[in-house]
Order: sequence, then C-alpha cells, then structure tokens
Amino acid sequence: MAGVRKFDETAVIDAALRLFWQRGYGATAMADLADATGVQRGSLYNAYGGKEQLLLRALDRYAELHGSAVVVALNDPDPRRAIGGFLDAHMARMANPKNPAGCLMCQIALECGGRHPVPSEAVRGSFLRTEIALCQVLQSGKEAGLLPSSADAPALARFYLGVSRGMAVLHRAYGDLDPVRDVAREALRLLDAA
Amino acid sequence: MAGVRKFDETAVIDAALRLFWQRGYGATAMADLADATGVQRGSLYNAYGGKEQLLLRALDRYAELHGSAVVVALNDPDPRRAIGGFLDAHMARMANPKNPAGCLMCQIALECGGRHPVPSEAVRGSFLRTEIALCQVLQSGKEAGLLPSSADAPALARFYLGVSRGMAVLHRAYGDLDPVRDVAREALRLLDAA
DNA sequence: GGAATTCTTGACACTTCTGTCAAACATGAG
DNA sequence: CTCATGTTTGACAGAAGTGTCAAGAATTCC
Repeated sequence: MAGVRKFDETAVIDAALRLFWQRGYGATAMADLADATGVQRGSLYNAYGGKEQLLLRALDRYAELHGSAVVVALNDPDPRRAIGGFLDAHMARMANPKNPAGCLMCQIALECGGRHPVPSEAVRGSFLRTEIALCQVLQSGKEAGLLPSSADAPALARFYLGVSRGMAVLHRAYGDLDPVRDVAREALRLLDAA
Repeated sequence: MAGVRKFDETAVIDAALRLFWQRGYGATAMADLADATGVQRGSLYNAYGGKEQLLLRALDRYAELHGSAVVVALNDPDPRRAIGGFLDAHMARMANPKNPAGCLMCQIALECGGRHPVPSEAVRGSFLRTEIALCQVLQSGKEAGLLPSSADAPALARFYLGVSRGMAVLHRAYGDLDPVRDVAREALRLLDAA
C-alpha cells in the first residue's frame, strides 16, 4: 500500500462529532470540517465518501465515547443504582463544558427524522439498544425482589429512556443543568415509591 | 390603504408552521413556502421580512393552535387530572396524523440552540411558561392537600415539562405512539405514589 | 376619475454548498 | 531505482438559497 493517508482519522471523526452536535447536520458544511481539521475537502470526500457517511461515523464515535459510561452504570445489579447511574452519566456528559449542549442522538433524531432514513435508523437503533439494556436491569431487579412485582419493566425502560431525552432537550433549551437535575431526581423517585 | 394583500395570511403561517415542523428551520427554503402556498417569494419577503420572522410567527401560531389544549388541561384544580390532561393533550397532538411527528418547539430548541438567538429565546419562553403553569397547578394541589406536603412543586413542574419533551423526541424517533404512552403512564404514577 | 399607496412579479446579484476530477505528489513493494 | 497505488490539492461545474429591487398592477381614498 503506497500513498498513505496523512491526517489523523480519529481527529477528523471527533471534529465531525463536535460540529454535528453543535450545529446539527444540515448546518455543518464539509468546508467547516475542512477548516476545523486542516484536511482538504477533497480528501474528506475521498476518505469517507460524503457527508452522510461522516455523520454515521460520528454517531458511532458518539456511542463509543459517551455510551460506555451508560453501559457501565447499567451493569449494576441494583436497579435503583443502575438507573441513577444511567441518569448521572447523562448529566456528567452535559456538565462537561467541553461538550456541546444536549445530545447528538436527539439532535439527529429530530433533524433527520424521515428526511434522512439511514442516520435516522442508526439513532433509532441506539435508542432501542438503550431501551433493551434498561429493560434488562429492571427485569432482573424485579426478579431479585428489588422492585415490586407490579413494576412494568418494558414501560419503565421506555420511561427512563424518554426522561433522558427530555433532559437533553431541556439542557439545550435552557443551557443550564439545574432543571435537568430536578428531572432526574424526580424520575428516580419512581423506583422508591413501592 | 390601497394595494391590498391578496393571499390568506393565516394559510401562509400555517404552511410555514407545517414545513418548519416537518423539515426543521434550515431545511425549509423560502421557495418551499412559496410552492406550498402559491405566494411568490418576493411577496413573502415583503409581507414578513424574512425567514426568521416567519419562524417566529409560526411559533406563535403553534402555541395558539396546540397550546390551548394544554392550558385547558392545566386549569383542572386536581393536579393529577391536570397533569394527566397535560400529557394527554401532547399525545392527542401526536396521535393526529395531520400533524408532523414530534413537537415544533423541541425541533427549534435543538436546531436553533445558540445559533439563532431570537427563536431560541422564544422557545425558551414557551418552555418557561409551561413550567410555571405546571408549578402553579402542583403548588395549588399541594396546598389543597391533594399532594403530599413533601412534594417539590418546582422540581415536579420541570419533571413533567422534561417528560413531555422526551415524549416528543421518542415520537419523532420511533414514529410510534406506544412508547410515548408508556412514558406518560409511568410519569403520572409519580403523583399516585404518596 | 385621478392619485397615492401598497402589493405582486420576475429577474438579478451574490453567497454557499455539494460532489467530481485530473494532475501532482508521496510512499511502499519489488 | 522504478513502478504501482492511493492520497492530496485546487479548480470546476452545477445546484440551491437568500435577500433586493424596479416595474407593473390593483385598489382605496378623495
């Protein structure tokens, strides 16, 4: 193999991740990416094929960077701690001033919904995987007697998924973490109830 | 006043509402609006000034069309019924196949966050008003003894605001109302607990 | 009816974006 | 050293978008 790639591929994907997250898909131009990375536009097309593929790579990278904390949290066998950690992981991401506000997945879900089937499907898959992981924790907790037998694990999983998405929207709209903390705290109380 | 406006202004705003909701702000071109309404682009600029002002009008119209049901629901003195009605109003909007998926306010909150201060502020104001209305219902309910005195009305208000936003994101991502219903049902249980 | 005022229309200038390509370049294999 | 292969570069073509404007059209007021 001759003609070796000169730029740092991870740096390019990270820049794409950041720009798509900050500005959205449509408002991020290939030229912005070229500016941010110092890589020529032509090279980006050569290496990745186009903007949409770059978005898909960015979505994967996002899951890799920010999904792992979520997965770790959900490994806790105690559902209350697991869900608490799940919400905390989201809040930690939002509290980090290096990250843009909100959540890339929500951003893309809303912007690309319908109009860009491929990234939409990727986001849907990510949501679904989260839902399943939440459901497993809740189901196990129920079987271990840590949750009342009346608890509806699939519905609760969707609930906490929805709550986490709502937190991201509020963070983006308000630019403040306080309301987000309130949402998480109240949401968690649902597991204490019984 | 001579030279009377020929087109139906409400129809134009409604078309703008629909397009911005469906496609987002950036992806909707003035030409799309011209096509959708049969009004020439130049007339739209003459009448409204530009795209951003049209968005603001659309946001107002959205609040007028879809906010009233929410307000009515929150007039109920029983907080549980009020919040239930609040969530139902959102679900009724999403269940209507004539409406695009999700929620225009969320769409704009995410897309315009930071980059377009004026509409962002409009959305933030709408969120804030909802929060206040929710808080009042909860506070009154607390004072009437319909909620435990331990209930944190401002936090619960933010919680239900966040839940409603999360429901919109899930609706947009999944294109299905079932997960949304689960979220609402579980969220409402928080008021039963005590 | 005439005049003033406002709206409409189509065209224009300008900017921005996407995607492509040929030529120049660099590097590893033989 | 030479060649083959893949990368970089800068330019190009084309599409789409925004906002503006002068000329024409229509309508109300006097």
